[in-house]
Amino acid sequence: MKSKITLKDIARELEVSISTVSKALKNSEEISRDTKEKIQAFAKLYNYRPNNIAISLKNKRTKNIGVVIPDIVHHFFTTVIRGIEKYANARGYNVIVCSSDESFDREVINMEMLANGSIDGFIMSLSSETQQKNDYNHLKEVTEQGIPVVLFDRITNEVECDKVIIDDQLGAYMAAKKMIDQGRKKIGLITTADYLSVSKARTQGYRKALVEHNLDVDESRILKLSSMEMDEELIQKFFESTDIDAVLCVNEIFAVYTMRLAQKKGLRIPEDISFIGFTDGFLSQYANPSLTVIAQHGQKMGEVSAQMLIEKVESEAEEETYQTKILEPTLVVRDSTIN
Amino acid sequence: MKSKITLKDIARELEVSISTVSKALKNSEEISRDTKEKIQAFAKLYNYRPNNIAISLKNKRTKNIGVVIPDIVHHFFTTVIRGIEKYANARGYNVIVCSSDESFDREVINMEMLANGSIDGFIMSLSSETQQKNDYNHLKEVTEQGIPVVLFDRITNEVECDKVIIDDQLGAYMAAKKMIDQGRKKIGLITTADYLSVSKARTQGYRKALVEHNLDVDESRILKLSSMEMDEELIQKFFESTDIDAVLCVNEIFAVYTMRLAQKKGLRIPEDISFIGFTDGFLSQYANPSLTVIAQHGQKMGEVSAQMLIEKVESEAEEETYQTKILEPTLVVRDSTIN
DNA sequence: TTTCGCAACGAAAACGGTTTCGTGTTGATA
DNA sequence: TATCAACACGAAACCGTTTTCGTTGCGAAA
Repeated sequence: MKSKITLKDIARELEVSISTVSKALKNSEEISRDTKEKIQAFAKLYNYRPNNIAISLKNKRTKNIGVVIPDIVHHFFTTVIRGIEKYANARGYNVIVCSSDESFDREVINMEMLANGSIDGFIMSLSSETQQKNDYNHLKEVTEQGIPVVLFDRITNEVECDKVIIDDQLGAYMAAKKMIDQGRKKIGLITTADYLSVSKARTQGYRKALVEHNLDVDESRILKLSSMEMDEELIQKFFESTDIDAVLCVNEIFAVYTMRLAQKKGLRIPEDISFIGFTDGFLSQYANPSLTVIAQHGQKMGEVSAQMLIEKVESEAEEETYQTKILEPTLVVRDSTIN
Repeated sequence: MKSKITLKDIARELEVSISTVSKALKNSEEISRDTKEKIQAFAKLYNYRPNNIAISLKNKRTKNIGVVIPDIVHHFFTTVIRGIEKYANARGYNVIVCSSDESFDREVINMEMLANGSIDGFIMSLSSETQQKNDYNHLKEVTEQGIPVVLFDRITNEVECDKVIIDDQLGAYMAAKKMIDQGRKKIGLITTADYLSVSKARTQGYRKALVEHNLDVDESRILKLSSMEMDEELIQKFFESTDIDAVLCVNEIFAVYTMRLAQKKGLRIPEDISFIGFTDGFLSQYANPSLTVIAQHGQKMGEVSAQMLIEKVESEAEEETYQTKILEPTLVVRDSTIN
């Protein structure tokens, strides 16, 4: 077991000082050709690599990005991580991933763990519990310490920082309009509680589309499920108690699940009823019929977030200007709607 | 912007030495009650937290685990990460995630980035390119430096380290046996190239089950797709050219996709043809019909991996004993097979 | 011969902690 | 009164770098 070699080791072995070694390896002008060559050769031979931790301590830069998300087993979030990772790695940054598991406490704990020097900045999406409690002191504390934060997707106006979202309202509007244009008049919505920023925006888009097209919004056609869990019975009931010819769902699981229910009732998709969901994941692609969705472009979102964060991290300026980037959603038409 | 407070700050403010502050905050017996209380109160007031980097440098322990996986947008791997994270966080460790994107080079680069002090150990699953090249020098170098490694799922015998897998052969055997027991005699297999350790083992299990039940293995019923990508045409051809009444797939995407093809051909599932896949993910649960699968217990695998790694990291002993843990797969029966 | 400048290198501080090993002060003991 | 332990604290080394600021030695200029 050959342990890692340090500057000190090289210095001792070559009978020079540590500073000389350090400078030689950086090709400093201060050091003579001979000495540099000797040191560089030795370092190469023994495969010297500077210790990241020591460098971090010295520069007060870790080259680590902390990512805190509600759930890692979730297609949208993993695509965001992929985007973050892609951009960050190319810039020499590593990504530390923590999942809050939709819990406020775990979100706070994770941030505290990372905020004590482990990372240069945060990229995060709020847990549902946090959005429900509406308590953002952990975020404020971090930003007050000068640690940059980028919020994506599930954001809040309560904290000043950079933000990246898609235009959720527009997405829902596009979806609803698509169905209206195809002659649907009784459009249902399956969503989650309103405290989730994205669900709220999507509901607004849905309402807007209906109103603009002179359809009245029948509240009985809106089903609010708590959190992201499936409540089979509720959906079943909703589906039987109301008369609809199209359904917009705020995620793909709701959509795929409800499609199955519809099929069991003997309804043909998309002839009798059409479906549109959010999130362009595996489920939508491989569902039967495949699901028309509003794509949220998770990877792009991750890349943009990482870019904004790294810019802040690397900028010396103490500017207190924050921006919110709004990405355009896209309608991906598949077989759950008429073509 | 209130910057982080350090021991030195406290010492200066309270006119004691840094050592006294350090000891007081650790509740050392050496320090008098009065002084301790004063220091602790002050630290609490200013919300002092020790700097992780400084501690890492001192103890040569980062409390970070490096996870290198082939793909992060993949249900199985994300469940493994969830397991790792759960166990690791409970023990005060953070998880740095890097995806190799199935590329040998990226795997090497990621490991080199992390191996210079950023992490205490690796948990990883080999990229397909690495398994194909059969080159494991980057792993060997790391282990020779005394950095513990745990391999999971996609492993190799070429490197000595702890390993965690499920019994893939048994899983495939169970699946094939299930279909045989239900009277199926013409069982197909859709898999990937053999250089992937898991596919190889699953193919063996499939063969074993057939042979043991006096069915001959018809090679034309085995379809090998390159990598994890879907080749629509190939599946279509395969499906039309061979006569089968059951299909075993090495992942859920292959299975769900092929199910759709079967349905388009007018076959009823599971009456005419039955399906079993690997990986108990969303796709299997929400497919129509829902897919019977061999569950790989990703989360458990992650927890076990993390446990093994952390034990190695925290054990002083230089024992060179490595173990391979083999988890039992489970058959999850759903609607794509007869009950 | 003295002085100056420059090339080439080393000493030391700093990053923020932990820890070992003093050291000065006290009160009790012989 | 001299001795000694116990107590309470501080100095300094150390982890592995980077970087500033000397400090040499030498050749050239005066």
